[in-house]
Amino acid sequence: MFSQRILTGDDFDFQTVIDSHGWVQLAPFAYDRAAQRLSRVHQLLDGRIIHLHIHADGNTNRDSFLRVEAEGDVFPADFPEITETVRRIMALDWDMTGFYTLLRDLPAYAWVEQNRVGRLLRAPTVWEDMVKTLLTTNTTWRQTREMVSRLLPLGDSSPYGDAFPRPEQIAALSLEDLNAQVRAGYRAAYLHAFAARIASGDLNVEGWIRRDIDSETLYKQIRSIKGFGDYAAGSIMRLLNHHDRLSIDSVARDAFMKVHHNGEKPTESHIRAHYDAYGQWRGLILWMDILRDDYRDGVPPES
DNA sequence: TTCCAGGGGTAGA
DNA sequence: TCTACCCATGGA
Repeated sequence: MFSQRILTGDDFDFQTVIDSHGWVQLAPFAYDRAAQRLSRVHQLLDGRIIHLHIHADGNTNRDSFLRVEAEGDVFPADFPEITETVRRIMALDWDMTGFYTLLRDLPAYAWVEQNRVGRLLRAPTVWEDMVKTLLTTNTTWRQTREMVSRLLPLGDSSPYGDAFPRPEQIAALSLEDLNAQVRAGYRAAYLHAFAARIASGDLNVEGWIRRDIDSETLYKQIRSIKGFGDYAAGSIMRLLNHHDRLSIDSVARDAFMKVHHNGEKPTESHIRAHYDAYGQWRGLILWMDILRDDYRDGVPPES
């Protein structure tokens, strides 16, 4: 059994990352809330499938740690890859300083830094984050979970479960077979075309993890992919640690209505105008308005 | 039956 | 840039 400790910064909190959005509910993630343990059927770059487990591992003074365990054929040579994967899943490399500094002038958001909220749970690959985001569009969260679950048998299987399918595995299917399996409706064509572009080498989304891409260029590239409109592109930007775009969906509209608009339905231009003042952090501030109720009275979220 | 969900593409103005 | 209309799917 692989077991390793990873040092986190003092502004990191395991549970708030878990509860940062719905990804924890999507396969191949699984979360044991009682044990506070995040698990994942994970495929290494060379194709081996392991079972990853991540949980908080206590604090010493200011430092806190994650404990990472892995079942399967894991060797010391795999440690760097696994560590890098965990750092990406937990957004450990995000620098939250600028965000928290901005919020210190906004008392209504004091709860954010107090609870060390802001980092977002991510899949190990941009590909997986984008597929899941595509499957949130114009559908219910329940159906998103079901579509993602039906996607998994298209990936490689293992004793621990199925790994998330790779682009070439999706692209190799006919559109008919893909949709018969996933029942993604009209989204299946977008998914298939997206997978095919990656598999052919036409598109390299994993390169977007690099921080040196300017937001404007990145946004245009995401928006150029069919199926990814303003909402989806804004969500992907957020997961890539670019927060100068808003992702406005029914959840965001509902939160804005309650928090800033006296319970009245806002127009999109109202929403955009409100968050303009927050510049490069506007997208994450909007997300905080969605999470706000979870941290009322300092009680951690239930689901 | 109609509406709508963590919307988006397209044609036509 | 803005608007109507269409798009599978499944629950309410």
